[in-house]
Amino acid sequence: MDKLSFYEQVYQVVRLIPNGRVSSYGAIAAYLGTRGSSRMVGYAMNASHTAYPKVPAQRVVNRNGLLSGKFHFGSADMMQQLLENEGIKVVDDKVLDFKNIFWDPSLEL
DNA sequence: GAGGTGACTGCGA
DNA sequence: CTCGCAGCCACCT
Repeated sequence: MDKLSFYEQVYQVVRLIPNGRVSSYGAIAAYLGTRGSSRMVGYAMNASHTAYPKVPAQRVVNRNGLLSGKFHFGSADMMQQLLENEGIKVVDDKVLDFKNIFWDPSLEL
């Protein structure tokens, strides 16, 4: 915890997301205790490309289920393709049945 | 050491 | 229903 940087904490939680499920920045932020700082989670994801093993950031979307960070995957369609590959239906950059496949760390963990 | 940035969220009009 | 504003905290330069 203290030894691990905030980024690493986020990475670990994101990597714990089950296949076919998605989570939100606010949920992860709340789990880490920084509920009011959901931005930090998104910021951590921004640096996720520097983390290894690579983090399934595609499973992390905003509270609306919108692929807010799709543009950071290199290609705007990359994130959607990855999600569909996991069995998640994505339309108009939004996750279908988002609340149904939503995975809350503070709830599941 | 200080300042700026950002893959968000919630509330108000 | 849709649009806009302010708060938040760790990392980078």
